[in-house]
Amino acid sequence: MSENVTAQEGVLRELRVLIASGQLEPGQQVVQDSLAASLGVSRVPLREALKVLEGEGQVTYHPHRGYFVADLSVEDLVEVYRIRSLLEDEAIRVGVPLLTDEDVEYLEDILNDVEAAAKSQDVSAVTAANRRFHFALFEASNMPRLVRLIKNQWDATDAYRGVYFAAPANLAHMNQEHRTMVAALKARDVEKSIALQAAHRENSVSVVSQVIKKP
Amino acid sequence: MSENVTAQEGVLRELRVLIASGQLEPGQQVVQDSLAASLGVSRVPLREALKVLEGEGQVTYHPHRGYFVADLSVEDLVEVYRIRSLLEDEAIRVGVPLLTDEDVEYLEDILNDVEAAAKSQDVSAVTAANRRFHFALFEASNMPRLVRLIKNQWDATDAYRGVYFAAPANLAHMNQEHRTMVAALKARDVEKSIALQAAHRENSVSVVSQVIKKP
DNA sequence: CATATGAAGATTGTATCCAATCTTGTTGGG
DNA sequence: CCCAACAAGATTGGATACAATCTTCATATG
Repeated sequence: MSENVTAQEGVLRELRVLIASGQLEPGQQVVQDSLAASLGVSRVPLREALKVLEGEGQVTYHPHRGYFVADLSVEDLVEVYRIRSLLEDEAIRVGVPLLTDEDVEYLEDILNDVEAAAKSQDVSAVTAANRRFHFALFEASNMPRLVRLIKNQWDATDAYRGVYFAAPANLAHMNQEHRTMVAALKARDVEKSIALQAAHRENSVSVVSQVIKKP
Repeated sequence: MSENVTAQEGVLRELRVLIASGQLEPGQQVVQDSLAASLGVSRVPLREALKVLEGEGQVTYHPHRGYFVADLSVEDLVEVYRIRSLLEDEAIRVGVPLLTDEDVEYLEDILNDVEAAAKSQDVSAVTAANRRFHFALFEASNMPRLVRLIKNQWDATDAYRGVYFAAPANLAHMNQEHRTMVAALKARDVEKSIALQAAHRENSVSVVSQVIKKP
């Protein structure tokens, strides 16, 4: 098991979950005293973790007023996805030609995980495995800084993604897209891979934007 | 004058200067006790500022061992500039068609500052004004998240830029490029603007990579 | 009634203190 | 001579305490 070397490391992980799961709602203030208490640490490591999240755009900070869970406007959302497309296209463009046969096998293994999780209706497992799949692909680029930036963009919309994978129709569609993408990867077809990744993003955009417009 | 609302805000600014100016050298450990003392604050705000810089890649962090000023390899450098080109191209592509005549005038005003600073051999003023020029252009895109990412990439290489503007020949060349770029902006010529920005980056790459290879 | 004033409470910002961990140098044995 | 074990010092990690600032709400004032 991945043990935490420091408290702030664990706090950071827990905060991500709280935000992504909506237990900390967008727009809500992060009250340090109570949150630190509920996490069983003091405010010092909590504040350092919040600084990290601020840098990723997951929370905003106002001096002397505190941290607030990021509340994206539709314009923000559009911008995040535009940036994602720039970065992901590049990762794929660089990465696909570098894929070894073992890499492709590994990607297929992950897809099996995704589909197993889908079959057992485990939404959070689907989300996690789906993420592993796409990032395994991005990492083929051997550009760690680029991958980190992509990760930040994904995280920025995590709080909104919510219910996409709950609908079985969406799941089936996604599985089919993934299989098509692996075929493109096997053929080392860069342009088709980019196009399929773009389609995947489009799904995500439409879901998240609906969530944002609701309240 | 821009007063600091919090100590950590000022600490962050000072740290950036220390790193960009090389007073904190790449690879060197940041000893919190002595640095905090020399900045006249306690370790708490210093550590929060360091977390921000870690997120920007300006320093690295190893649990229980501390923070170290980032020491870029040539591969890192190439990656940073590749990311820069992705992001800057997009900012220009979006921004140039949105430029108003007033925006262009403003850009020309900044160029006058650059040239005035160049004439009086004030290297740090040239650096600052040059940065203002390019970011005024990027900001025309109305994509604040994109601009922030570009800013991070610039900062990542600040510690290495060092002496570029010290050579009068480089200065003259840069001024000419800037004027050519303004002409392209006036014509709202997106592709030419992108090409000229790319040329500007190339200069920067070659300078910085020499600095990295030296020691 | 609207608005200004101010005090009490809540919350954040920072300094200080101690514990936990790492680094360095020494010593001992092989 | 080399390397392992260990102790002393240095450095970071985190808890607590208090100061600074903001928010809220009651009260007064025009």
